Amino acid sequence: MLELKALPADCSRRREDNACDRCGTRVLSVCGSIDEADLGRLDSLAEHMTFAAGEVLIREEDPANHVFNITSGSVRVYKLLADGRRQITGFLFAGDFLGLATGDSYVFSAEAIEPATACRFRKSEYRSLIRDCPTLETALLERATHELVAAQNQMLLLGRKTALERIATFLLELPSHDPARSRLEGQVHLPMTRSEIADYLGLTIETVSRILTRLKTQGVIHLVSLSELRIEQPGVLRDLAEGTA
Amino acid sequence: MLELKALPADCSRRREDNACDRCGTRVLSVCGSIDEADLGRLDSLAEHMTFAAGEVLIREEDPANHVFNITSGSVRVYKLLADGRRQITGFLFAGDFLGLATGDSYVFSAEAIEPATACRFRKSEYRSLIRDCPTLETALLERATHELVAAQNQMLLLGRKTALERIATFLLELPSHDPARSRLEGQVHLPMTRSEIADYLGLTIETVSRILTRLKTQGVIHLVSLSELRIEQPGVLRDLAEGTA
DNA sequence: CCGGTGCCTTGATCTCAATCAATGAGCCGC
DNA sequence: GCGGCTCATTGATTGAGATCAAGGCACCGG
Repeated sequence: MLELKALPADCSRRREDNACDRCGTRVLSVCGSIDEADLGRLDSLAEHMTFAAGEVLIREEDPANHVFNITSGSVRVYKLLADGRRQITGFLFAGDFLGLATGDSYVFSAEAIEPATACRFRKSEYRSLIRDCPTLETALLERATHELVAAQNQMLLLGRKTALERIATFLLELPSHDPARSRLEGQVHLPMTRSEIADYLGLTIETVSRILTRLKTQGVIHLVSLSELRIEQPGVLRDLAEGTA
Repeated sequence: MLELKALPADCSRRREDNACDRCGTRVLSVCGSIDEADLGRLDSLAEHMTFAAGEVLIREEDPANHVFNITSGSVRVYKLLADGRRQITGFLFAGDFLGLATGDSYVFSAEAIEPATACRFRKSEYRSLIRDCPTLETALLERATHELVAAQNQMLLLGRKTALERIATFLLELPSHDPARSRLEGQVHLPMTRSEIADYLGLTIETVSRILTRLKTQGVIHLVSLSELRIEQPGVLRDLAEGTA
């Protein structure tokens, strides 16, 4: 808050002279909906943070005091059962918003899966920003709607698709969520481990591994490295994803 | 829009003299966030509809021209795979909002599972109402957030819980979504068939039936009728739901 | 009263993915 | 260069829930 109050004294600097103005991910995120005039305020509220792989952004049951905008890297969002079973509910990349919660506490956890950066905002302050900036609320509702659609697709996947269909669906959808990654013609980057893929798709490590090998053997995909693969036959993969094959 | 402009001429009638004002479900729904002064406008935009069991509110891939507020009865929301496999993504009851979509078309279907009523709004008109009524947008965002949390819980259920845990979770959560149903101490009303429960929980009819029988045999629940059951041992059911048992 | 239909229950068997168990491959610090 | 990690792959076996199959029960129209 102190930095915030110090700002007006600093108004000699040019309007563009704040991080939000220069932020390359702004166009990808809800921040893109904010009036240029309000960017200074946004910037003054933002706390720029960097996270090493494995570091925690949000811990389930902690008081929900912040919201985040991911600016680089990737993040896993997940829930746990008492005995340690994990369901990853989503992967987040540059431009994604994180932190919507219903009650006073978070009901999920979030951790970096590779080095990541994010802007953190105090929820109370962000809320007042929303109040003054209706386009931001509209953008948030749009995001939430998008996520809801994605969640419904994931429920269909988890409830009704076979292991093969799940992997195929995953491989096809991943690139579209990761805008930062240069999408070289069918090349897919997997920043997450097999274990994370498994926990996202409701499978085990072994099944994920087996099915990737099967797809490789059949020439549908090519494993460039553990974390990099090329889709050789997108059509076949699409058919597999929908169970049409 | 014409009806809208016609309203002022009609101001001789008392303010309360519209269906929205008298609507008992308003307090449950997003309509509760609308200023009393705007209720007349809301009412003029609303198309009151009734649906018989099985009737369609929304068909996947149809142009997304409307949004709905459920005012009574219950509704299933679902997605299908090409070969007919169905995943029910949610059950809706009085007060629930329906119709948020990302693109120009719906990406899910919705049907009444018992006689139901709903208010339907043209999306374009509803959007302009939102523009003039920021509290409505806030309420929608809150709803969407709630649904997102519910969706994450359902992903955990579908991806990682056993059949027994799924059923236990379902039985505990159902009453809280169905506010219209008088919640007689642990009594749960099941407006949906076994097949719908199965498609919601990612199971088969047979498994649902078997597990309900098992819970009945163990004295955890009592089946008053096919669509009415009493939870005899809520504590046991809670443990089962979390896998703590 | 009776046959038909739809939904539910129960039993027998099967199967897909989980589990258990090695082994292999890459990476790091020393 | 070499143990000692972590993570991925591959194989053998098991098991939870799906599938297949056979009634049971309630409701409805004639």
